[in-house]
Amino acid sequence: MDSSPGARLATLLLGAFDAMVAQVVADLEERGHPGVTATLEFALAAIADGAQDASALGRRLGVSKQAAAKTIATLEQLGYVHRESDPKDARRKVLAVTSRGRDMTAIGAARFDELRRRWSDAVGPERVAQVEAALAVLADGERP
Amino acid sequence: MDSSPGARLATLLLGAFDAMVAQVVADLEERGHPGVTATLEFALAAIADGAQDASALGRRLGVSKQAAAKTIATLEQLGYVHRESDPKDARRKVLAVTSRGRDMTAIGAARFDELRRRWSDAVGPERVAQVEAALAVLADGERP
DNA sequence: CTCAGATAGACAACTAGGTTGTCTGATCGT
DNA sequence: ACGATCAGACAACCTAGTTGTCTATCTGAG
Repeated sequence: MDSSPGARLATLLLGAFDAMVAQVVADLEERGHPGVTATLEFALAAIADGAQDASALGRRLGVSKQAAAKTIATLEQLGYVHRESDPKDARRKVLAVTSRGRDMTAIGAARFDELRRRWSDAVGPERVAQVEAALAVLADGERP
Repeated sequence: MDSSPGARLATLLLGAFDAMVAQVVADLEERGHPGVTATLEFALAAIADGAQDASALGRRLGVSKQAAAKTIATLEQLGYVHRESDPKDARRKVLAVTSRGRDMTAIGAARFDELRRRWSDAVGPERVAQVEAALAVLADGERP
């Protein structure tokens, strides 16, 4: 028995996240994107969404720019992003998502959305909205 | 804009988990338990809850017994558990939570429960039950 | 116009938390 | 009584992050 309801809630949150990610990663692997991890998928989505260099990506993901640079190096090796020098700022390397990268993020987003939709079918759409609102409160983590 | 509602849900789940854990870890640090991570707290709770050796702990936490053994080594170094040979089975090293360990799990559980209670006050107790039930469905991850 | 300070990125060393594989020794079931 | 299973130790490795240091470049206030 996991006697603390609070700890049980935390376990549930992590379990739900892990279940979603595991299924998305498995689907990506089946559809021609082996070796993609949740970190890589989220990073690529952030790049596609406007994080155009390593520093910006680090800020967006809440990690150091060095960590972001490592993730970018992996994404580049796997052919998901392309880096080129910014003619307007010699310090920057501007990131561009490749067509293979767009394929990967499209599959990832579609699978995440499908999981959410199936879950919505199971628990009811009104519950989904309630859960998401309640989770936002919890994630906000207002300190005493 | 994080345009995929599914990915946004996953981010929300992880964000809620991280917010809870960060506050519990900060509280543990303030109350005389610096250096305690979420992994250590969850492992110690599982040991206290009956996972009496490394293999059992690994099974309980869903990790390899080698990973569990490393966590136990850290817990032992920090004075949270004590290992001794099982007179009935010479292969086993039986785990026992020390009094300092009991102090740590008590603080951790209290803080997790307090966070859940404050959240319950904010969103309403009936929502909490709905969210937990819905999360259990999601975490179950029924495959297509 | 200059120069101090902020910023982008590269490189290195380190940590946490996990993995797989191999090995020894102890126990259990048929 | 012996083969299969199980507990644990040890090693090598991986991912994803950290901090610190360094250089090059850009920017804004005097």
